[in-house]
Amino acid sequence: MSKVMIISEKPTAARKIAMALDEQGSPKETKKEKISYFECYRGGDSLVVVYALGHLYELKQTEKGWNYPKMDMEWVPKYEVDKKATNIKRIIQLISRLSKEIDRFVVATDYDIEGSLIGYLTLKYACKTDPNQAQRMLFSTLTKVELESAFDKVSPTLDFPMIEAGQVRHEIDWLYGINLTRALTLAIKNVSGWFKIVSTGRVQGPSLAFVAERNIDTNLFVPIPFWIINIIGSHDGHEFKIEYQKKRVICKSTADSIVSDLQDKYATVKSVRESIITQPPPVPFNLSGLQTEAYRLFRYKPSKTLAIAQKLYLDALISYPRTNSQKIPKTIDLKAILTGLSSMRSYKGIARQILREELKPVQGERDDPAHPAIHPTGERPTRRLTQTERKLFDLIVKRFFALFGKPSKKASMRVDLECGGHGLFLRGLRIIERGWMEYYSPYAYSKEVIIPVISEDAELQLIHVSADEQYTSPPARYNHSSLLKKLERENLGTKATRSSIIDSLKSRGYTIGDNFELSTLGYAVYETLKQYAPQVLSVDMTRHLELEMEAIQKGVRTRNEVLSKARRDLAIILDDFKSKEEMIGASLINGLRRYWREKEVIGPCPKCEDGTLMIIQSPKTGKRFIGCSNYRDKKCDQTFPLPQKGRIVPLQKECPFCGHQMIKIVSRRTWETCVNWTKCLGRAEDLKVLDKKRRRSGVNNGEWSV
DNA sequence: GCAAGGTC
Repeated sequence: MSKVMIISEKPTAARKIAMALDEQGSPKETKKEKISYFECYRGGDSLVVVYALGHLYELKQTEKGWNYPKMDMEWVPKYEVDKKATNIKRIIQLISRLSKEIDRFVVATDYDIEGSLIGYLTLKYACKTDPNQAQRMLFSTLTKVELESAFDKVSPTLDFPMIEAGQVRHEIDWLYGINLTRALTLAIKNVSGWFKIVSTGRVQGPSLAFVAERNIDTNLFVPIPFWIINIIGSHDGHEFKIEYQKKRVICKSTADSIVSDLQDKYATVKSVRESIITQPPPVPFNLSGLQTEAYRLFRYKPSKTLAIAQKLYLDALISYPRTNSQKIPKTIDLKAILTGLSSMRSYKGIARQILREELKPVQGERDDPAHPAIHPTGERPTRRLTQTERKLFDLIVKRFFALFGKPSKKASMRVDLECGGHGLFLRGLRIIERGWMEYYSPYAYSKEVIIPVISEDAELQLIHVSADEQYTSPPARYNHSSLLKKLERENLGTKATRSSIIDSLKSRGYTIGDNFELSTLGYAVYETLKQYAPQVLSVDMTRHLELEMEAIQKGVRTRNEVLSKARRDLAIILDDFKSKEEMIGASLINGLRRYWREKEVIGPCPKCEDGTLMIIQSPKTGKRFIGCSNYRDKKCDQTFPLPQKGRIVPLQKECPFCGHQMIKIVSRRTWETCVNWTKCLGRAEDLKVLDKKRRRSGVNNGEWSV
């Protein structure tokens, strides 16, 4: 009997592998302090299934010093770099201890570049065994059949070209990211003494460039006027909107003559066409589907949706959320889930209705080797869910219900009219059968547009006709969701990293607000990189890296060749950068200064009217408050107090009680107030209640001072 | 103090 260690990438996979391979289908799980491993028996061998938690090791510079260039790095346990990664420390210690009595090592991480690298590094550094002696399980789904065959027909060696490609990906990203970030950061520090991290990288760079270029397009945009013809028609005592054949008329005189041609005339119905549109139910949620829908309905960022879903998963309310699948496999006990849901008051009705029929959920296209689509488990919440958790849970349940619905049916009607040589039309939409929309309520949307019953050759009176002047609008700025889609299209980053990389643009201060308006700092960073390191702003860097990785996997190029070339190219950039540090530093500092200034602006001063309210730090006490920009010239003494903790965001609205500027304070709790809260009658009442509560609970995170 | 990539 030999002892075999199987290394998987994550806990859920390890459990499935152990279940599939154990002859009895009941592996023994040994658990201690939230981490575990599995033991099973197969063909006379004893198997130990352990798991990593994604990457256990990461790159770290070999030399000392926070400067650049730094061209040499090594793999170190993640907890050495990130002190909070204590679970990773325990995992490495566990694998290390268990590997001492092992005769044969089998890597069973995800069969992709990162997975192969995770397996390799774990063997080399945690098991301290020779990766050349290890074997590889190859599988694309975690089904019992496939896992058994992957183990019984195990590949005799690791896929070294794949591992090499993975290493190169890490190394190149590290080299460019770390060195260029330090070059930018130190240009500011060496010129001004200020320390502000100014980061960039293979994905951050192009992301900034997308936002910057869109911003420049927006600023250069010249609005062009056009006219829209508004027509109200009347038929049988009903009034309704009629559309002109052309959406936009580009010339005022034409628009005016159309109006005079139509005003108070009668239009003749030329044709009435009706068609039936059937819409099948929506497909099951995978993670990105859930994220898109939660953004559409609740404006939750993808990272927030994932965090909430993760919690619901840990509470056993929903299935594993990090899935790509849009399929509900047959193995899932739909009846049990629906029965479980029917015990909850708000889901009782629909769940019972669905249970009365044959359970055939709609399936989507996309699949995932390890997990089904996101669905409720039918369990009841054992604690009180927060409002956001409730909303997401409800969305997941309702979408699950919708899968069992019938297609919806809508009647679309188009009526074409003619009047004085002009074509006009009206369109209506009527829901005939709600179908699945009944189950997905209130999340399904469909606007009904009711138009009167009109027969051909009928005449409609045009009782109101006017031409409205409008202007073409600039290209829309990115928001979180459109920028995410852009990165997806360009194949930049991965589904796990894109969202947080987008967030970093904001947290670094490159963009302002939810609509990714470029800050002066973002502009300065973009311009600097464009001049001195244009590679890192371009998607070509990723395209090039992809090609190099492919070449390594085909065996036509070596990791060393790729790496030395990258080092040589980078050295030239960094050399140039350093020689122009003063100039680069000066322009970044200029952008940073202006960014800080614009961040401090609250709004116009209500007292002197030509000053600006700013957030000011008292040099004596170090406390912050709002003051007028004319204070320095002793022209205005307007001040308002501020809480000392939390981020201050000026809002685009005025206090309904006193008319002062409203602000939002974002700390552990987000709340809104007007700057005049001490004197504002409406606000003062709210805040007294808040203050009492706070004192009672003994928390003092909202210290106020003037 | 920094990247991008896994995963909790």
